[in-house]
Amino acid sequence: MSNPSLSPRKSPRQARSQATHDALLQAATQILSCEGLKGFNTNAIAARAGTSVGSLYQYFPNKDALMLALIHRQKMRMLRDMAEAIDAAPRDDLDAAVRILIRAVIKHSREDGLLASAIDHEEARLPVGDVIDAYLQQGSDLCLQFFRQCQALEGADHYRAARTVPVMIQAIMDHWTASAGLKEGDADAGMLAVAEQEVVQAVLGYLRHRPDAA
Amino acid sequence: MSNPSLSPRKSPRQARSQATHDALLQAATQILSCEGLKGFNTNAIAARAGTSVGSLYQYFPNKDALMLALIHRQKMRMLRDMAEAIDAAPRDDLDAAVRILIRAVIKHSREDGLLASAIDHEEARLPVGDVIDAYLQQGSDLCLQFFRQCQALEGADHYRAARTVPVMIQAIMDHWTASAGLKEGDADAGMLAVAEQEVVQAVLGYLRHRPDAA
Amino acid sequence: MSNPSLSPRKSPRQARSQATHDALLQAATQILSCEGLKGFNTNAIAARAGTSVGSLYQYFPNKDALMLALIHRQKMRMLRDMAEAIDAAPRDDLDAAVRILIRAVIKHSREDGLLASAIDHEEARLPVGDVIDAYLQQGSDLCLQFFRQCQALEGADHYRAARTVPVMIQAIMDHWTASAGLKEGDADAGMLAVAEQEVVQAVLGYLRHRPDAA
Amino acid sequence: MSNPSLSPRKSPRQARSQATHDALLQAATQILSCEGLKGFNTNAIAARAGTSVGSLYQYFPNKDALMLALIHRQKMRMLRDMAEAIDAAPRDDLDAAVRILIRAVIKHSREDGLLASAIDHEEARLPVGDVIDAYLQQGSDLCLQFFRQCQALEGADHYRAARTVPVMIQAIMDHWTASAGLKEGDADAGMLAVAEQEVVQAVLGYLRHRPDAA
DNA sequence: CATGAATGAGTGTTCATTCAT
DNA sequence: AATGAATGAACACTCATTCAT
Repeated sequence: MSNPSLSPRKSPRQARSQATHDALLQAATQILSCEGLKGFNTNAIAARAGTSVGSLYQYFPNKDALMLALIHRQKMRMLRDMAEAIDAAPRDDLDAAVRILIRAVIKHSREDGLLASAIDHEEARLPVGDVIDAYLQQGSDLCLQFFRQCQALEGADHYRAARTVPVMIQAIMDHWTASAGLKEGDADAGMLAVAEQEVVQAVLGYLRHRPDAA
Repeated sequence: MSNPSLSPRKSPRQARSQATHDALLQAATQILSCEGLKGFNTNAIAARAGTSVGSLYQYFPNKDALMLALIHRQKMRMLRDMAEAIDAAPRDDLDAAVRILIRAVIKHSREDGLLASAIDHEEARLPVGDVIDAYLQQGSDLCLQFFRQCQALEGADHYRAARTVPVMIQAIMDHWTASAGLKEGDADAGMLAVAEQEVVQAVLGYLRHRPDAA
Repeated sequence: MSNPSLSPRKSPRQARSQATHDALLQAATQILSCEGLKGFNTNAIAARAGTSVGSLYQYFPNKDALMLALIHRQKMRMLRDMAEAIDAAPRDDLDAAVRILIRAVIKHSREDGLLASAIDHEEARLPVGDVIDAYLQQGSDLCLQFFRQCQALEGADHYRAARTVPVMIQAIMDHWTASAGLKEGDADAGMLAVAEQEVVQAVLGYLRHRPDAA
Repeated sequence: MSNPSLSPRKSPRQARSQATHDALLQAATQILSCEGLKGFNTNAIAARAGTSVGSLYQYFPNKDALMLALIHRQKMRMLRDMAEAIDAAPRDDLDAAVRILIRAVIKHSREDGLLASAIDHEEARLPVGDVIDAYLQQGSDLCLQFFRQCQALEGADHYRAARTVPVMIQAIMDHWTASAGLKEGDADAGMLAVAEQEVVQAVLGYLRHRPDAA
């Protein structure tokens, strides 16, 4: 699965190289956000990054590799922010802790739906299921750590919860923030508060729920 | 928003026409499932549907209109299946009722992730936010009806719950069924049972959870 | 040159047939006037004529044949109007006679430039130079008759004049009426008067001019 | 009217670019001459120019822009040749001066009718009436200058004459050279002499004619 | 005869990728 | 290394023509 043609062409050592590399990824992200996959073409990306197509192909062997690098960057940022939030979360207040976690996730959520859905789709299309799984596993591990330090989930299945909870957070946030985006008259802030409240309710409900009698 | 260039070109009255129309939508769905947006081109769709490009353009004014018709069909099927499930659900057993609802959703869930993510992305890209909102509202209305007949949600905010619950169901199902898809050795059946259990726990937990002291 | 594939497919005897035939030619003329050669396609023509493409192909073996029929009709109308004007023209007042001739030409001039230029171009493109020449000859013959009855051109070369004069009339009218069309604020009537005056001056000047000393 | 989608995409600075640009315009002109608007397609043009379609679209944003550039080039050449002829024309011999002017016009006349009529039609179809008017005005200005230096037109309306005369020249030349083209057996030279003679007669007649009594 | 759905070659345009400079 | 002109396969869409009904 680790197709060699999808790995970055060179590891940029010099600052100048690194800058171009970053500019390309940022430009790609911006275009994906504004225009979606339809506007995502190498010429446009290079132009927006202030370089040339030729340079783009110095850093990425092809378009898919660029896409993957972009996905990687997004995932890494997400994991980093999650880890920071978990570090910063209070040990004794699950409600507050969940809220902090949520605020970390929100930065990467479908606040801009074109980017998120594009990444989703490309993840599914490209032959990199195992890489994506690894990100998922890292998120799940972070979540486990979170549960442990909050003493949540006394009797429950940690493994499952560590998968289900991030998914819930992401999905509910996506839904409510997308709604916020549509009705621009509404105070986004108000909608965000609702979103947060719903997520807290869902997560805490899930964690604390004991099935009826089963 | 009701852009005329996106509405179907002619409403097929005769059986033959209807058949071609359906074949095109089905072919489009298949291609999206197998190859994603990258393989989604009008020539391929027509070929797979067993017709010609010309015919495709007799039924749809352009590619986006075809995409929209496809989205419409998926949404409608989903709503129809949800409605049927709600009708069939027992009135006095929330747990069982939720399971029936879930099994309706599962048919349309990310059992095939390329199709679902493609639809997500195109929904976001096309200028049809209001149409999508209408589908969402119908789903939400169905959900409200479900709560009412199960006497769930005594004191909670019906409006919010009717939005959040379908999102939760969909997302959790997507995640666990996608995992099932990846590790094909695993018994899909087992994974589905896990998925179902997780969703039940999440939904019931969300509905029954009373915030700590607030 | 009289390519059989360009001659009309059947001579419509019945009234109904004749009506459809005419409707098609009229629709074709209208489309050529409004949209030029770019909008000139068989489907659009049939639709505007209120019939089906199938019927169009009953009357004309192909698109070029339709175009030729259209050209033929325009030429015939022009010749008929010229002949009528010449009949009606006074025998003893060249100036007045020329004005009457002009008013006949004007009905077919580039008052609508898209039609005229389209016909020009198709005349040149299609392998029907001899047919076009025949029309030209008929126009020229009419012109000769005109000169004879007005006793213009005592000593001049009748043959040449009968060619040159219609061309002059057509071209000058086209130019000034096109100008009128552009500046819509101007009274078209005023511009038409200018056009007429210019043509009279040109024609009479040409007819009466005796080269310096050669 | 200065529709940005019709203006050239980049102004070629380097010699290589300029060469390609010119080759494209020349190829387009040739195709228009040989096959008319029907054969005027971007792939054929690029092929004949010895480049690729992609390159064509680097220089022209679309087909219409290429057409316009071609029109522009033809008009400019015509104006340049007219200006040169006027400079070279004798000041004291109107007959000779007119002949020189004619020989300038002849190079651009309907020596090849498909090109000329195609340009006519596209001028009328494209939304560039004001640009075309500007060319017309420049031609008219040149003509005025011609009249002035030849002391023609003592009492007449300069403005009108400066419009009518070029039109007459062009039209009469077109007619007679087209005739020459058709009957290829005839000595073209002979026909050209006739054409020239007719134009001289028409122009001088027009300029010198004094209406009967008005 | 009339209809209009069906066909598919053809056309305008884009864009990933290469390579001479 | 960086550039951006060049390439041409691929794609969206059109339209002349046919033919089953």
